[in-house]
Amino acid sequence: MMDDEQESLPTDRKRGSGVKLAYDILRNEILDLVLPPGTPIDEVQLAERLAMSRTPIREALVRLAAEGLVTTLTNRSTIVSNIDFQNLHTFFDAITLMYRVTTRLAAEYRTDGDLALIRARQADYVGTVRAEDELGMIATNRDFHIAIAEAGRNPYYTALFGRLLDEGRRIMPIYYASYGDRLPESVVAEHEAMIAAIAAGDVATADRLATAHADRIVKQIQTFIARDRRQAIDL
Amino acid sequence: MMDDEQESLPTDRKRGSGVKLAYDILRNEILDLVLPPGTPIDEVQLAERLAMSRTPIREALVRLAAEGLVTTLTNRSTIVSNIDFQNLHTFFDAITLMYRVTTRLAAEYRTDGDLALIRARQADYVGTVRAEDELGMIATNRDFHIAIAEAGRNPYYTALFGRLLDEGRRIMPIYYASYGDRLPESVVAEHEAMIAAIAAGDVATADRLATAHADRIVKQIQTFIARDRRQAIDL
DNA sequence: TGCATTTTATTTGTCGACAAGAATTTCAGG
DNA sequence: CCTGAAATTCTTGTCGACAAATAAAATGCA
Repeated sequence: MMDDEQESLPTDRKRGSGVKLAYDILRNEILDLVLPPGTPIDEVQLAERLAMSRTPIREALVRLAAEGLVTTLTNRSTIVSNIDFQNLHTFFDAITLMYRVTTRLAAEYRTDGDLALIRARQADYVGTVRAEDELGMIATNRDFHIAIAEAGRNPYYTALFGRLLDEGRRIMPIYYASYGDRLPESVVAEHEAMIAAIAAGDVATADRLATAHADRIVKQIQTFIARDRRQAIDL
Repeated sequence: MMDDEQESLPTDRKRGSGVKLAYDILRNEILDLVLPPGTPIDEVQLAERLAMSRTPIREALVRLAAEGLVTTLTNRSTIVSNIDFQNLHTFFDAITLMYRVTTRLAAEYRTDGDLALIRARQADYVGTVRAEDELGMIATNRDFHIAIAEAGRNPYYTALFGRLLDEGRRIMPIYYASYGDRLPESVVAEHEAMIAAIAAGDVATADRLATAHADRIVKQIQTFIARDRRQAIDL
């Protein structure tokens, strides 16, 4: 079913590229909800779709499982991991903390090169906002905050933050829907303020802005979830 | 070379146990420094040592690579990841933060069952301290703090904390050596104080104790590293 | 003898195949 | 028509083998 897509499958791949290809494709399809949570992943089907053996697909699945994006049921199918809406607050708690510490550290350790990269990422974000490209916004927003995190130079925070932002990609569609498909121009201004604080090396202000930024996003999502739940009950 | 070890290799394994076996063995050997950083890992050698095919070993290596314990050089050997002594402060920064947030959350959300488990882990830790079992101390200390983290009920923090404590297992031998092989009885008292704060639900005290706990460990390691570095220069 | 190049050898990445375990279907009995 | 057991299909976990890429050794040349 629905196998008439043109993947532009390059019949001859370089030696070590198989796993990366499978990993990237699967990862993007999971994060963009092309593969919704709970979807079973058939190895042989994927193998013939990507025109490769089951081995590299298996390796990609192991990596995705290590990141928590898929869940491996032993001797049974591996499925796309579910979003735990019950314990979503733990996600909000963690991502808020990462917003804070990465922005703080960026204000402390950023170089001029870091600043240039952050500003470039912000420009990309503004571009996608202007174009009203929702998926692009999510991606460029992620890149913006990862650029800040890398300026902070703590790979542990950067890695966790990256995974949390990726996990957020599966929730963000809800977030943007909560604006009624109107895109948040205020985020652009908040980003600009964060850049200014980082450039000035003002750790306290950077922390405060990051906290507010995270709080606003979290509250927005939470209100939508509450609204959605009530609708479900009202039925 | 040195292949005359008795591993008690069970000639017949259950179906899905191969990867887990290889993963656990490799992981422990890496964390206990039986395989020092930089050691190349030969897949075929490991395969015949564990009496299995290369496939499950490969899968275990991918998992370890995802955790950062091994580094895969494409088309070349995968080696045990190096400890980056240059940027060790990022490790200290992150683990201090995790000490704090997990202990805070435990004070907030712990149940009576969590408390019982934490106290049991502390008893285990005391036992290894009394026995002067260094490797046991490191393991039971890890379990103690992970029990606290799980009482805090944030899987993101628990996962990162676990990985940081594991990474610490490769640095802790330095830490204990800095006492001149005398074991720190004071840690036991600090643990008891943390348990009391968690039991009382006193978030502020829990935070303060965790911070002090982390700071003391970090400072101890840092002084030893500085001393060691000076020795190297003095030669 | 020292350096560059070819040849050999080692190790990884990928493949197809086979068997074990689980899910599904078939079939018998009530 | 329904229920439960046996058989079948399907999917995964593991294996041995082969080819590409790299490292090591050998050879030729100055």
